[in-house]
Amino acid sequence: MDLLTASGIEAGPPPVRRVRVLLPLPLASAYDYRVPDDMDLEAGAYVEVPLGPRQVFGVVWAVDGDEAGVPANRLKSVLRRFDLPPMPEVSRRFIDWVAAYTLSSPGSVLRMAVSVSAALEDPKALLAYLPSGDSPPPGFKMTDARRRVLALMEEEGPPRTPADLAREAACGIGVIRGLAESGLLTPVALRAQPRPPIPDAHRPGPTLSPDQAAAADALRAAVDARGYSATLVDGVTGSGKTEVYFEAIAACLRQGRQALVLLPEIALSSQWLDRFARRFGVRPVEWHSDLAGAHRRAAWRAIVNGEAPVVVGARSALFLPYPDLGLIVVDEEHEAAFKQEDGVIYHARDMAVARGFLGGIPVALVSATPSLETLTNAETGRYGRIDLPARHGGASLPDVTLIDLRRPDSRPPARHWLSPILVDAMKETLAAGEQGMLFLNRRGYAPLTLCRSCGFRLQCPNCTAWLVEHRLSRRLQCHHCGYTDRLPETCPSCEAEHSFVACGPGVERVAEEVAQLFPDARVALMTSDTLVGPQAIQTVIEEVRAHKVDLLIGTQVMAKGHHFPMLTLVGVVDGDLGLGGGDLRAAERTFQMLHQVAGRAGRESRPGRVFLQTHMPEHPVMQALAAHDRDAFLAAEADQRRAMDLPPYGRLAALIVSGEDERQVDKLARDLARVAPQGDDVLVLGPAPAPLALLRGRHRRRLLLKTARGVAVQPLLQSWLASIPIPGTVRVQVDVDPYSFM
DNA sequence: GCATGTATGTGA
DNA sequence: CACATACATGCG
Repeated sequence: MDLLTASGIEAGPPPVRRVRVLLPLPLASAYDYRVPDDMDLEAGAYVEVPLGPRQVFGVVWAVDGDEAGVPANRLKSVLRRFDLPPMPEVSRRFIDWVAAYTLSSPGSVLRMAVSVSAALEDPKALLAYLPSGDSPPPGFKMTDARRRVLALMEEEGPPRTPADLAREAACGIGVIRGLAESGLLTPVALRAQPRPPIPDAHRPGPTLSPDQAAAADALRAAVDARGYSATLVDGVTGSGKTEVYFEAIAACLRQGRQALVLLPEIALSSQWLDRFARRFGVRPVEWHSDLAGAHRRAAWRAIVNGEAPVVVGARSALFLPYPDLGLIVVDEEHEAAFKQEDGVIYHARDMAVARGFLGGIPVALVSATPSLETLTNAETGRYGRIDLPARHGGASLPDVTLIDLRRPDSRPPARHWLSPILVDAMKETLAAGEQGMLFLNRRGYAPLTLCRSCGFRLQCPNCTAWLVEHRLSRRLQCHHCGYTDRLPETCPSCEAEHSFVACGPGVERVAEEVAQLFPDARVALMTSDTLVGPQAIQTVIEEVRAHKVDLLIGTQVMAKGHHFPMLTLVGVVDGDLGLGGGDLRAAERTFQMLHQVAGRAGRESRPGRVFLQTHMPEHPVMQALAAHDRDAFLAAEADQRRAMDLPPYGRLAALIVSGEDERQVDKLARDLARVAPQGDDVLVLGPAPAPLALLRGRHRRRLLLKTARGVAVQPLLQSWLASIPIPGTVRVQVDVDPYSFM
């Protein structure tokens, strides 16, 4: 019996069912849609909806729409629902949380979680063939190529795609088509993408040192606790941190849950993937921005369908809708690459901790040189801490020598960049049949080119930056916007001919000097210009390992955890490079980078030597590196930050005002400063020109909000921005917890 | 984010 | 006046 009728209530027309749908657009909130009668939707369902003249995808954010909002008669209907498991509730809460924290729209965050809309569609079945076993039809001509294909198909095996068959039989795709038309091959529909292979959590791992085993036990315990925890895994280079967190991944896999590993630059870590494969038998699913097209689609679907037990990725992998995430590892947690600087501005390490908290799962932050933030959290007990003290394999720490570039006897000759002390060390290393490495974090030939006769400096038309001469490619390049140009024959200002002089060194110039000093040495240059794609990096690495290279010269790309047994000398050409500029973390970052570079020297049984050229040998960074005293450096750095109420002892947020019209940008920035929030614990600095006052043709100003640690900056920022109209031609970006300072 | 309408400018 | 281009708006 109908309950409504029975209770005397008139059964009117059935109410319109409405849902809130979040769209991947920068809108303030979700939109309401009507649910068709024949459709069932739960929160998290992926749907397609009409939006103006377009059709866009969205995710059902709530099943009870806003009745007081758009009237029912103006609602549009959900068009269809995609055949996918709904986005889990944790993922949805995480998206809302990140949006609120970063002051961006939830739709923009959703875009990061579903960055391949094509992956929502069912994948097209792939055509594959099996042998039909039929006899050839009359008129069939047997050829060598056809025979090869048929012979190949004699072997038992799964159906194979035309492309695979053609490749294996070394024939054209037309041969396959011909055979299919003759009825000798039977077409079958194949699942378009094979499932990723399953890592084997039960494979025995490597033998761990007592320290490693203790650390692995502690991390495993965190996984088995099945609750939120954040743990710093602090271990010097070569202490075997990776093996330790692999054990935590194994524990997570044994629970049947997914594990996520965030790496700073996934594209550069094929060594990491190999290591993973050695431990678990297969490679994990990768997720990063270089992944495109079908690969990206397949990876997303595998993750969402719970078919990717382990995902390794760059920062953006954090936002993917994992159905049952059980562990997050942030490797090299101190790396600046985790900070996303445009669009939704966030720090992946911090967001990872938030994701762990919302999901009730453990997060491991791994580093040899932890960030001050993480270290402070470990010291105050907010995070757990696991120390891995020993350098695995028995190699001792390298001997670090500071070369004072101010002293006449250690200064390089004019127009040279290598101190005689370093050159002597290089001679010794080469004579001993060992390898050396020179590090300079500056691409190109020279950072600045100027006209000898009038002093004109070659500058980027779109940015406040010098154009960098690249001799290898015979071009000038802007390292900020990608502008390139030929080196002009005559000075654009005074028209003098061949008047340009290079000022200062880049790696190319150091390579030139090395070629003069050591004409017989085999030299390899390693920069992002010379190495296009991960394969190229791998090739150089192999060559160095095979000792086909005596001297390696390069930038940051070279500093990452590759280890070379015969490398015993590291020369840092300009140790002061990172210290300039108004960066809050300049000292910390320089220390981290140089520490990592120094760690390349002498890893096996050979002792390593590091020579660090600097103009400030008394600087705490240099002293800490020479004395191998990281903790003293961090303590001093912490004292300074505390004294100035800077993070992690105070909070920062930045506003970046940008636009093409400099006067308009300047005016808005000054207007914002005028209506800045006030209070005892609140201070607004600026506006000041942003570090690159002109970037990609846009003028930029920065305002900095500095508050005490306990202050919630988001509401402050929100009311601040709402208090003043912002013209459409000017953009105001909010950077909560900015990395660079002014 | 993007398609759309409206305001504004450019040239015959 | 026709047409191109800049900016503001709303999308449920």
